[in-house]
Amino acid sequence: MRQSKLLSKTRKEGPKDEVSKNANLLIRAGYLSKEMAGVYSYLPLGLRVMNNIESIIRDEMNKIGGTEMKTSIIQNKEVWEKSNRWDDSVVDNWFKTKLKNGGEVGLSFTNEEAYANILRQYISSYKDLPIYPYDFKSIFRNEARSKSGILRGREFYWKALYSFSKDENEHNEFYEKAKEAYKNVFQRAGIGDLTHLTFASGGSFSKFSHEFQAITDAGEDTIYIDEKSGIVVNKEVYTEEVLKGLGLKKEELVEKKAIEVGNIFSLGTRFSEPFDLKYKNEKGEEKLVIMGSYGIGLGRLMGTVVEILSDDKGIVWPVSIAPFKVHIVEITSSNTKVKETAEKLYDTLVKNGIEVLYDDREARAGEKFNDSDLIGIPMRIVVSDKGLEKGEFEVKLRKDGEIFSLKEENICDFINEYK
RNA sequence: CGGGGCGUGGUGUAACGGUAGCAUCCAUGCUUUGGGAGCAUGUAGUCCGAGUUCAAAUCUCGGCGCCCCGACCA
Repeated sequence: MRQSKLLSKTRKEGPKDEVSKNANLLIRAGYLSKEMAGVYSYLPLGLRVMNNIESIIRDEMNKIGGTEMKTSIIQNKEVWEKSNRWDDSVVDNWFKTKLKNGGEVGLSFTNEEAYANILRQYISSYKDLPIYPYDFKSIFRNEARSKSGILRGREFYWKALYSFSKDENEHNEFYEKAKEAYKNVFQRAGIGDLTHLTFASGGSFSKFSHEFQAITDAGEDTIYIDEKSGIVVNKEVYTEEVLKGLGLKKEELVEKKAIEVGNIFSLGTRFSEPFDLKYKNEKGEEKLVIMGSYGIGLGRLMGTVVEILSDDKGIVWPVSIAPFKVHIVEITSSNTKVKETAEKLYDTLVKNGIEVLYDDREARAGEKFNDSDLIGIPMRIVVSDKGLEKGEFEVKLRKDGEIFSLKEENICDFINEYK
């Protein structure tokens, strides 16, 4: 991609209406455009990061047997009345609207009802189970107060998977697999070392749910870590009884702020009951399906990575989700050879399947370097008079500033080996 | 939803009730060209609506919007 055609522009100063680091940097670097409080549009750079995150999650969900589909955003009132979650006194952050003919509809704020309702048509025998449908979709929540940039928006993009199992054992087996898949997602997204499986409140059908909490001061949640055992509990279940049950001692716990980047929980028959979601077992007996729910907010994950991995110059993307792997920065020169060389390098990288952003703009070196640092692409290759004289390309890593001088014939291998 | 702060060119900021200024961005020209260059010229602004006043960016009231703390987060 040529930077001149990217539809993106950096700013010297952050927007005054954003305090959070994630939104501030993402807007300044040209990833996002703010629509209103809690509502953001994703510019080409931002979309590329989201797509990369989506690919990682899709891969991990497919590995544990997930089957991707897409549920509608517009939701039927009658369906939600079955589970008693339509009324505003029960769920106060609905976005609701009216049809021309007078009917009332809501915009999805979660997916349990949609899935339970659909699956009822497709589950009738034990042979139909277990099944693990999921989707990526936009979710709408009419938050009284959106905050922290893209960490808590009124519209956000998430992945939600629901498990439909024959019994508790089958459910628990999958639940454990989902934990591993989630760990893989956060590891691959670059925040694995700081993200902890955390005990959290489980609602009415299980003692606990599990959250994946990424440690950062920008977090809204408070968690307590037992460094010996690796057990982590959310403040919401930080009680004498729970600590005792988990074998934890209060004085050994460390308090941290963290962002909830994922949440998995057992639903039992909370939804299969009202939707009459049953199957016949081998003996012909009718049984209720056991459900589980597994969510990840993609925008929140993106924002969390920015909060954790940025430095004073800008964003530092991990290779796995960076919008591009390589940033070619051509230092504008009167020597036409520089442009020719940069163009040729760009073609070579594109032909080799390397995701590359080429700064082909006419601008001064300082401006281009600063933009490059701000945007945060993992590898930068500078093409300039200076480099031409040496017959080598200068490759600089965004992460630690390490510099390599490489001959043209070695450059693709070097890039491909960098993870 | 309770509390606090704030709305001025695209962006960031000034202006005692009395000529809306600076920087940046953008456009044009010349000079520059490895860490946000210099000079010149130009375009562009007081959130909306009432009120007070000879006069309102400034004071009053209402509305809308934004940020932060708290509550909430299925």
